[in-house]
Amino acid sequence: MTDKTQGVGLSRPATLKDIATALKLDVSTVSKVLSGGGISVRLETRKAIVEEARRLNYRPHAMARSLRTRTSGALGIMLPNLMNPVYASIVRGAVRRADELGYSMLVADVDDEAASTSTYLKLVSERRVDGMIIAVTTQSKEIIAAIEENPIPHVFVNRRAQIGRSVTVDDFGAALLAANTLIAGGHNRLAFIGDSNELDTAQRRRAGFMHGCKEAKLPPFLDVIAPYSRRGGYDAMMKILDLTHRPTGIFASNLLVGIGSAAAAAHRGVRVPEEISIITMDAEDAEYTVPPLTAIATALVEMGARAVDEVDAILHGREPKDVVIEDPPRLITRASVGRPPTT
Amino acid sequence: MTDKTQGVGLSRPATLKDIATALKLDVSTVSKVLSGGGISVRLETRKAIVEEARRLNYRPHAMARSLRTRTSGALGIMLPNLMNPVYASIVRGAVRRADELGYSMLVADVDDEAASTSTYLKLVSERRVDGMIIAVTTQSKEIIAAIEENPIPHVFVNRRAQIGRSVTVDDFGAALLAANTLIAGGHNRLAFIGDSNELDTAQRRRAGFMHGCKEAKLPPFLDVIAPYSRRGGYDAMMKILDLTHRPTGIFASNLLVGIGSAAAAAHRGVRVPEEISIITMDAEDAEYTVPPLTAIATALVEMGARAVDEVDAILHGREPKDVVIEDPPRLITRASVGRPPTT
DNA sequence: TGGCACCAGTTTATCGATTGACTGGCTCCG
DNA sequence: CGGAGCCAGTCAATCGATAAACTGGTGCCA
Repeated sequence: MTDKTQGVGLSRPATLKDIATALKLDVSTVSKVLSGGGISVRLETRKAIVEEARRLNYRPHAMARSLRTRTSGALGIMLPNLMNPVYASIVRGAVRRADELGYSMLVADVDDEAASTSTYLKLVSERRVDGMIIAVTTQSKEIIAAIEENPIPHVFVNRRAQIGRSVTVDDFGAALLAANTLIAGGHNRLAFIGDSNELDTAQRRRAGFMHGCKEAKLPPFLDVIAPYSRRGGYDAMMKILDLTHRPTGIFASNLLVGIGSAAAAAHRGVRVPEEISIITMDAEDAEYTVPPLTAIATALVEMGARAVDEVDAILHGREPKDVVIEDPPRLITRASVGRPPTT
Repeated sequence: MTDKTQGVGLSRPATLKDIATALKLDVSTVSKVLSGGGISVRLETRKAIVEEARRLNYRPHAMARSLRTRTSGALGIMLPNLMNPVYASIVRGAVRRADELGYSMLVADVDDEAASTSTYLKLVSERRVDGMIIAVTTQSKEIIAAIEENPIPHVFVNRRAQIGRSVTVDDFGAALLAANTLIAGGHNRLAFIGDSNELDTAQRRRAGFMHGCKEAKLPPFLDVIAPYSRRGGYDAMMKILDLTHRPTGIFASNLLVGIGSAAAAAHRGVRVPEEISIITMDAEDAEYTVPPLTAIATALVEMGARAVDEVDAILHGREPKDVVIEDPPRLITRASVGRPPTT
């Protein structure tokens, strides 16, 4: 067992006391120089402290500081499934922005309400985090109650908050753009594939799509309710393809659903876009489908980052607000939307 | 500002002191009952303490406990990119197992060496974590040095460790199975698409594939070096399809590469598996490609979980070991492998 | 020359939980 | 009857950092 040293001459992480002792000063002086604001300490002394701190490779003990300051320097994020690329993107944005702002990020992958609630309670009541970012699917009474009883700065992301603030993208606008893109392509028999309206993103997308159809005075679109998953999209598309009088333009209102529906069309031998057009959302992964999917890109990574910004704002006493990412939804034209077939 | 209460009658989280005062006991007694082992306290007193703790909804202050016990109850995981489904799977496994074992998990998404090193140093020297799980791509001298100078229990995951332990899957075996599957299908002109041998997973897969070819006394396969990304796979496949004398069986040795190469074939109008067969790895997402890709499934989620187990083992003083997930690679037969074309 | 301000730090209490040492009273045994 | 041992807790120190209150000396101004 060799004696591993950090910095110079110590076999354990340096503390304020080590610095203080070395310089024959008081720990409080050292503390003030190293973290506290500008109190009266001679420049010379200051320099010596800073120098010694570097020499000993001093790092404040996060837990000790936490205990005293009653802040942990960490945020928490809860989401239902990291393997869903939509959440993975959000988390990535959040984790990276947290790092930029100097926070550590605690991640919890929780898929049911009970787990969400107990995770929230654990993180918050053990005071491991200063703020929470919540991206769980459903806002059950249970979790809302947990938040109300143990309130800390929090933000819902990709969900409208029933309690507190939220960061979302313009789902309505994105869906509207999808509808308009299809309509501009000459389609007038449209279908929407999306999750049930219990999911608020689905609800907003559905509304946006409906709005587009109404504006163009199109007949009511076909509304297929399907879970936001590959399988959900696959099954929904199969159902649509079974119809004798098929719609010609499909809005798969979620990336996974888009991937699933493209797969369904291909497996059925239905050519996209010759026989049916598909437009999806959240584009990044949709470039390598067959055919590459035309998509409405929303700023998922940015959304995660902004959620962290908002929690940070609350923590700094700034007025939090509901934010809808300004970055408007963008159309990424690829190969899955064409003219409707002429029959 | 309404007076939010947790538990009964307090406007702030309860502490040991609150319980002690309420029962006219000493905090140390309360502490011993609630967390310390079996010291001598009357059953009656014990019950009263436990009861009062529940009534006040007591939760130990994680930071205070940390400070005293010199353990944080948290682990850290570093990985290069959460949006890569391979890492997302690993992280999910890790996060969930950590939760089961009572740890919190700090996640850092870091893509270069400098960021990895500074993240490692931050987490470890501020003593935020008791152990680290490292899934970064390259084991640079820089990060190795950082670990050596600030050693804490750690495990490399999906990487052979140059220092300390590692948790991997049987990459060699997986690649061998891929080769054998292609060979059994009647293919004898094979190609391997994989990252450079600097990535140790790529190296093991390449070796496994080579072994399979040698055993079958096949001529050397075509070795296409491509980054483990969708684009990498796409470009590599395009190159292969440009060849006048094409291989007939392709092993895309990573999920992303598989998705990219299937897309390339489709976009070129090359039929899979009629004209060319593709087999890939890490199957979950590959079901909804066109065609659905035959794949070798490895236990990525399990790998993440096992990494946590190993760190936990080290923390409990058990002997750590290098683990290769026992769950052998499994062949998932879908539609992308067929007989070679008869020309 | 009295008094105030300021400089450059120090003293002391504190955050909440844990742990080893200790104590007052009782029992029990030889 | 005296000491050992145990029972049921208490006491006090400690983890490392922070912050409010304080101090002893000097400078300055009226």
